[in-house]
Amino acid sequence: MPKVGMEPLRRKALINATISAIGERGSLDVTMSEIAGRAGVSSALAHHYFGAKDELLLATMRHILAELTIDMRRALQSASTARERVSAVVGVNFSDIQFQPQTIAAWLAFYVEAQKSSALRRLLRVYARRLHSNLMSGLTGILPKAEADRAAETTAAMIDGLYIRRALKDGVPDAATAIALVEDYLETKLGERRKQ
Amino acid sequence: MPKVGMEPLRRKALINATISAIGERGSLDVTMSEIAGRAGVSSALAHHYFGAKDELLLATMRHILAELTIDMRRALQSASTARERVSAVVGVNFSDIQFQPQTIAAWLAFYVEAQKSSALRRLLRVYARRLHSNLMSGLTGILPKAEADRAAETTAAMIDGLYIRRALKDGVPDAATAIALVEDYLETKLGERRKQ
DNA sequence: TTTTGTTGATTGACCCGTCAATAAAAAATA
DNA sequence: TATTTTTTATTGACGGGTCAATCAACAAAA
Repeated sequence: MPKVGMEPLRRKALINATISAIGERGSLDVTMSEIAGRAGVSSALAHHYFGAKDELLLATMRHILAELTIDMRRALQSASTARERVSAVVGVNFSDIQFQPQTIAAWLAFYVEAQKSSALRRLLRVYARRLHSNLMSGLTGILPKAEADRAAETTAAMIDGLYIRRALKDGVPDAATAIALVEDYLETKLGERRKQ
Repeated sequence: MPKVGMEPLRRKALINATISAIGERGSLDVTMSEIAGRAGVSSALAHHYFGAKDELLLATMRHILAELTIDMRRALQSASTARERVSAVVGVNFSDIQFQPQTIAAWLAFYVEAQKSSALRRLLRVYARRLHSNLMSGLTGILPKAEADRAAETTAAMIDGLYIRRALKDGVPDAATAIALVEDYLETKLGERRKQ
């Protein structure tokens, strides 16, 4: 019973289905049929709206990044000091919405796929740059430029590392522990500076 | 022209071919035919020696881990102080042999696959535990147990994070920079303690 | 009657794993 | 030593299965 205006609904449903399918399987090896099935439509419809599978995956990644960007903006706005900005950025990456097995598995899978797909690689590069600059927006107020750069790089690496470890759920830190580890680093790094 | 005693040679060639194929493609989506082709044999022979594809992949991962274990042991033996032990462990992970695009791509791909394969997950867990205990063998001499544990966890996360960032070769730290970042963390963390 | 939504069926490609067949070396036998 | 037999090495050629993508066809709204 075709009703008009289904396109945006179907697109969203398909993207969500893609995330959950990837999250459950733990890789991008999910069939169009399975994704479509989860979204309650036929695989033909998925092709109708997204063309090829690559584009659906790309749209999904874009969606995840967009969500993260929104959360990030919100978190940064409610931070007043430089130090708070840093914590805000870290916090967002381990927030309930972002630090879920599903989302993380998808992240990891996309990271791997990025080695094949240049389009995906571009997307992740944008994210990486944005993360870096968001971290810098706080760190530059506390450390000299060069050191802030290094601290941002280190923090970003820690976040990625904690993500990957979470994906393997191997004695894995939960969100709170993960935050504590990063904050611990930041405290020793920034505290040290503050005393000088 | 069958010569006897080919089995070990073929096995090794196939494993090396697997690493390079995965490394180039950037994922485990490599066909048995391609692997076999790189090793200069037919796909049937690969099946003959390894059975199913899973087992070849598993054997490959086991091989990578074995190499790393050997390097690790060697590095630890030539370290005398606790502090040196920590640096030795870090250094091995970013040594020329380990920190190569090929090997890293394979690592990453296996990490992802581990979410599907419990056998692979077990292997990675062994590695993770060993890394942790190797780090602890140095850190316990410097920090109290609880803090050493946290520092080991953080260091391990940083290593993983730097690996994943390297895989995307995105303004990526080279080995020297990667080591510098980890050492920087360790210095602030341990230096702080030493002054007290 | 044109646009929008939707699907079942099909095609074409790809790939894992098997198997029968071949051939050289090694071992056993005469 | 000469021969047969067994073991080891190796492959081409499928079979069967999966899956992305297409298409023709149908249904409801505009």
